[in-house]
Amino acid sequence: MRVPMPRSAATLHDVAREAGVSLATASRALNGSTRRVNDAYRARVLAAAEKLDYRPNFSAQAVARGATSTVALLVADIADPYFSSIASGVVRSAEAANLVVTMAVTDRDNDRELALVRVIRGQRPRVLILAGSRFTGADDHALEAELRGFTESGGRVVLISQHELPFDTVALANREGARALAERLVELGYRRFAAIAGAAALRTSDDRVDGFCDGLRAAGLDLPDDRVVRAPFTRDGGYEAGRELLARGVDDIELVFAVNDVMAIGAMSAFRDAGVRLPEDLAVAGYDDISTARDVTPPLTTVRVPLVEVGECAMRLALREPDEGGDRTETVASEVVVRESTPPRR
Amino acid sequence: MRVPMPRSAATLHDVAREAGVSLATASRALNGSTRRVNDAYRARVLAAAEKLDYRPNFSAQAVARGATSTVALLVADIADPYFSSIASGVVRSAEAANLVVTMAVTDRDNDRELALVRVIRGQRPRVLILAGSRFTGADDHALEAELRGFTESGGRVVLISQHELPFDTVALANREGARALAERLVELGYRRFAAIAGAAALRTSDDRVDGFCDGLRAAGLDLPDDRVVRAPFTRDGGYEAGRELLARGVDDIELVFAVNDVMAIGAMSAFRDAGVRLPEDLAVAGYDDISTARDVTPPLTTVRVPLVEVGECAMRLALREPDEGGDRTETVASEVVVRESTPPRR
DNA sequence: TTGTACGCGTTATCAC
DNA sequence: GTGATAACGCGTACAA
Repeated sequence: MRVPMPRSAATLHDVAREAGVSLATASRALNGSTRRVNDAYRARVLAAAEKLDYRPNFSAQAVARGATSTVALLVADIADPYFSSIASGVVRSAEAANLVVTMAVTDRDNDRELALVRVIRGQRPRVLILAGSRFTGADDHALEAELRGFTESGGRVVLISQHELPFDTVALANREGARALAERLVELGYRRFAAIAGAAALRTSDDRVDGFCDGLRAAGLDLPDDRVVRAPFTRDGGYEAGRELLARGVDDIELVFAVNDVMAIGAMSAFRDAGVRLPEDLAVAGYDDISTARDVTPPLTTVRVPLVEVGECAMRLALREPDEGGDRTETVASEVVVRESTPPRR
Repeated sequence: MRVPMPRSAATLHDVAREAGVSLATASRALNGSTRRVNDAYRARVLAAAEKLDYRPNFSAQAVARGATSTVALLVADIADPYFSSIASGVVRSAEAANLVVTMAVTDRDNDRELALVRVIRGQRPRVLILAGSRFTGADDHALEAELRGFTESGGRVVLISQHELPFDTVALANREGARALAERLVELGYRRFAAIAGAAALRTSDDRVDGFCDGLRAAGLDLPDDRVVRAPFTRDGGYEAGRELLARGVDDIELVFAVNDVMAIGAMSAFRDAGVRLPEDLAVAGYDDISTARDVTPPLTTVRVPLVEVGECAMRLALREPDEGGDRTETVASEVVVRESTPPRR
């Protein structure tokens, strides 16, 4: 008994020969769109494919068809629950549409992001999804040109949470959400606030801080500049900002608003490490409602952003026929979730 | 001034024509390995490519070269910090090696996993990484055959945390880690334990429970069967198991060991919701040391698994020349991390 | 319905 | 060094 030694994968050619039909017939039987092939032949081709363990070569199909079936996803940090939740939604939707998703990580570096987009264009993905907000006023021109080149050659671009670029985008209503949160906290009796924000000019961060201020202003309150601490948009950034806040003195602060949950949770750890009792000594609120928000102690008040749905929404936008009239922006609803980290005051 | 309307991307052909050289020369100048091309021509080609906004078509390159430069990553759930951390390491290493990583999600479904591997083979990835443990004794034959077919046609397979299949694997030393944890907890004065595990026959879960029992046995203690609650391998599974444990009564239990951190954290929430004080009334320990383990209250005692490194290690294994003598398994070190969730007893 | 032949964008093997 | 030209694996007019 001879053991077959298929040092390289079977091709459509092999299948056709094995089945005794032409290449074209084999192609139609296996991957053809309109099923116009004799059942007898069809069966023989399928049997041959099975026997030879044939798998269509996606690259070759892409070349022949002139189009791939991949969607490229660009995130700042896949280990961050914010992005991994979005990725989860993207992957789920993509797989449902028989699309493969490729992933790249910017590490929150604009130059790196641009370089990645340049390279990714070589993949010729059907759609390119950029998650994670960028800096306002940065040299977006280069990125925009690159993305424009991509769409002009038939690709679809979807931005998540960065409506400053002229492409389809899934917007997060950051300003409105933060405003609603502030109003709710005022209702609960809070009057004196501090905030933990990301780097200045980081769009998402700015929007959330601004929205929060809007809400306070509506109640005749405000958030002094020296009550806003800036730090990296990460858990460790939040921890660091928490310590900074403590150093500045928090005696007259009732509540700290962090512009995202990972920072809020980092800050909570800093507070706890310093012996601050939560929420008795200090209340904390975040933004995003990542899944661990309810597992910290006290459970974190936040603004719920349906992150998985955001990813799904991005795919939906990408798969829909492009409108004639320019770019569309789909805004996902957010909702204030009050938990024990912000108990009613007095 | 006429506005160019490049309805489709520029090809190497276009570049060659624009530069006034042959296709071959253009190819060599742009993507050739051995640089044996006149500098003058080279410059003209590069200029033409720049002008035409040319990007090499990866699919076409793959067909011509007979090999892609992608690595396929299969995870159970990308939103789970365990997997997203591993993914982070994989992506980082892959990008350093100029490889694109594609991602697929099994949702912890063996059939789905098999189906995905079948499809993924069509991508002809250079390497296929399977993360997430499977069930022992399951019909691994089909999967093994599929993976075997992949390696036989030149692909590399790396398994993470599932050494039951004959391929290169990154092992986690689960048994040893859990044993060390148990020993440490006994040192701290704990004597009566319960455990929260995943489904029976789930390899990682079993190994960790077994290892934990080993550690207890070494001290003359044991973990009765009725003290082991099984639930889905997720945060909600942990919450559910926590409630189940409470329903069974925890009066004579001092410490609950959950086989992973997400379950431990879910259980902690269940305990807290039921008014159980942690760690005064009950101590808890987990496994993995995901980043939120230090942010819950009390901070969670656990076994540190360098997840990002695990991903990097998988890539390293995949990129290294295959040994003659069969499969290699690289075991990553783990380390017990004692935090406040398990204070010294008495 | 089936087969032939060409094209997809790129690399690689030759001669020159 | 450079340029035709044949691959690579597949889809698809077109003709049969």
